[in-house]
Amino acid sequence: MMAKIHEVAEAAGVSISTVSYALSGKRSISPSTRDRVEQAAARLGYQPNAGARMLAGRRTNIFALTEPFRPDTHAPTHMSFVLATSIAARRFDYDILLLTDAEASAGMRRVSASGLVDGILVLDVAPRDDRVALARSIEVPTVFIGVPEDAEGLVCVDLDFEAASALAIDKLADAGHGRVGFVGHSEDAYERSNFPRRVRHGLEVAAQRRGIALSVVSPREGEAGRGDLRDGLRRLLQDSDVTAIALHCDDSAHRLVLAELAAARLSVPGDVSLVSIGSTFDTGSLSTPIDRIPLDPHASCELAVELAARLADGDTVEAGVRLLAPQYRDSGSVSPPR
Amino acid sequence: MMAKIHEVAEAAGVSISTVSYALSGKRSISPSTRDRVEQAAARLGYQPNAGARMLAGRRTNIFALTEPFRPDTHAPTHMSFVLATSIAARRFDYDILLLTDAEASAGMRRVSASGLVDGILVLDVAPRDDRVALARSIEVPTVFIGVPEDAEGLVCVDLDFEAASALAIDKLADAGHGRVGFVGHSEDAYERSNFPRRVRHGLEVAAQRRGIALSVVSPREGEAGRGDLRDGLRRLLQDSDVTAIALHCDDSAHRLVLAELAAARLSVPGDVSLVSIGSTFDTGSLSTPIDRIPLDPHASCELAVELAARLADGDTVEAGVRLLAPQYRDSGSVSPPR
DNA sequence: TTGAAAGCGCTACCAA
DNA sequence: TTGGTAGCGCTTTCAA
Repeated sequence: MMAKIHEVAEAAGVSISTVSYALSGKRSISPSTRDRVEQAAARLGYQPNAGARMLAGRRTNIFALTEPFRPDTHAPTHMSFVLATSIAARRFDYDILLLTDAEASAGMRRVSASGLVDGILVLDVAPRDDRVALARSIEVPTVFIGVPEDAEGLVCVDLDFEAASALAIDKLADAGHGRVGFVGHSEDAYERSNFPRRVRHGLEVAAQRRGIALSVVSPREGEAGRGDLRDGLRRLLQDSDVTAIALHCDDSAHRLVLAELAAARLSVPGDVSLVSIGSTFDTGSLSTPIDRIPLDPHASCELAVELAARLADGDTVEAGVRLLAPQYRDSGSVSPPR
Repeated sequence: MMAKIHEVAEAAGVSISTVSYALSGKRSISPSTRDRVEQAAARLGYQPNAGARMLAGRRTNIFALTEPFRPDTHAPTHMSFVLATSIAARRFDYDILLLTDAEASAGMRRVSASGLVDGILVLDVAPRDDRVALARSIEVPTVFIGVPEDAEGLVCVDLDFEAASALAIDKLADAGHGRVGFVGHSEDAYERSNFPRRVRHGLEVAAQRRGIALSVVSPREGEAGRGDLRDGLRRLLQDSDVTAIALHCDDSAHRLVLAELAAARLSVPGDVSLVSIGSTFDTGSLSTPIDRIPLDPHASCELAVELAARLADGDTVEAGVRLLAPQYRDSGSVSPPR
């Protein structure tokens, strides 16, 4: 361990530049030489020194991942994104440096100026995000996973939430539903975050287009929200007389909806059809499986990392928002209204 | 931006070694010189190049944080630990490199051999953890946040779960309770993880010492567990006739217990006293506040980072398990049995 | 209190 | 297809 390129060269009976090229593949090497080098490297447990590599190669093979800590962050969703990013990064031979909390912004400038990273990935994007201005001011390529209000000149990747909503409405409308409920986020969340708005807006537009009456439930956050949700659900089913419900909420709210429907002796999809929009957990393995148009961290993060890698390579990548096409996953929770 | 030490030296009218020393403080510099250097550095936005620094200084100012991804990981708890580690690391001027999933183990060897990090922090430690053997085989100092079965020669930090359990039992025994229930993890979790066992064992030992009858509920994982929990709770209250319950479970199980007690028209602490052990969320702000002996990520991570920093500095740190003393937080959920 | 200069271990250019 | 070697930008030893 901690062998140096010099020792590998000696062991293989070649020069150090040959070792470097043989291992990086940046120029053609005769098979026999490459073999000897690879064997020697493996035998010595050779791993190029990271610092030397950064200095000489002008690339660090590290991406920063900035994730501000917000009290309302949904931990499981967040973790899925971090994990997906990290796995995607490794596939491109990058490591992930974590920039959390206060460092989410300040750290961007720091790691950019010190040349610690080849690119920055921005998670948990807020409508008005400090990191937008920062991204414009630094030299390190930056990719947003999420879309801020002002995305001018930025490279962004996200699910096409509006299309996802339209897909949900179309599915329900095609099945014959005319009155649809929507269990969404809190009013606060609509102020604060970005994508809930896009879901709701997409739903409204599509409902109008399909001539569907949409009734919205926005439960408060925290404990109180559970009561709001129960009340809202009754209102949907009794007053608004909906025959289908679209959901954009966390797993516990999904469970609560299922529990309330069961308590009211309503079957899915017999009495009520259900579609979940933008969920990051598997609604297909709930006690009652629910159709979904998932928010797939894997897809977004894979694309974001690929773009960052291309930018780090010096390739030109067109600025702009890349919206990923939504996919419908059927679990049999939608049928015609009775 | 991206100014080099050479330019700072020129701007300040000194040599580059003086700039290096003035900024690092590693040798005494006349105040006037230091001022000029600092001003020049600030004006140019100078940030030492990370790669050059690693190469010349033989230290990277990076710690790796290994976190295997397990399907049963409790995301909010996990996030708290990652965040706490990251904040603590910055206080010691270290960045965090993330090693997730498959890389949690393989990455340790990689970053160690390449000299990418000065130390490794191990999260989410399993009783038989691959990373134990790895830690012994590599040269980079490693600190475990959690305690594996065989901790021989390792540096570990964790809450003293057994003492936490004893504290809970003592509190309840002192209040006069003789029959105590315990809502814990699934049997699977007791096989798989480490600290649940220590909580349960501590509880059993302390209960015996204080002459308390302990009745344990181990709900299954997932959906089914919620039914188990409800059944177990009824059993505790009716058959075992307990007057107090200790909890070691996630927030949703806490909520479920409170809901069931409310449904049974049992008041806290009037009819039933409650203590939560090893929780990482604030049980004091539940609908009914619950006394707790928390698992404080901040405390563990701060100590772990400090130890790692000392090891990275070449200081000798005695191997062994550091158990942090538990703290009792009163929210008024314990009173004498009626 | 300050400066000069020798590396740190690679990558990549220039030669052969 | 291969080798020699000039840096990359800093830290730190040795001298002054």
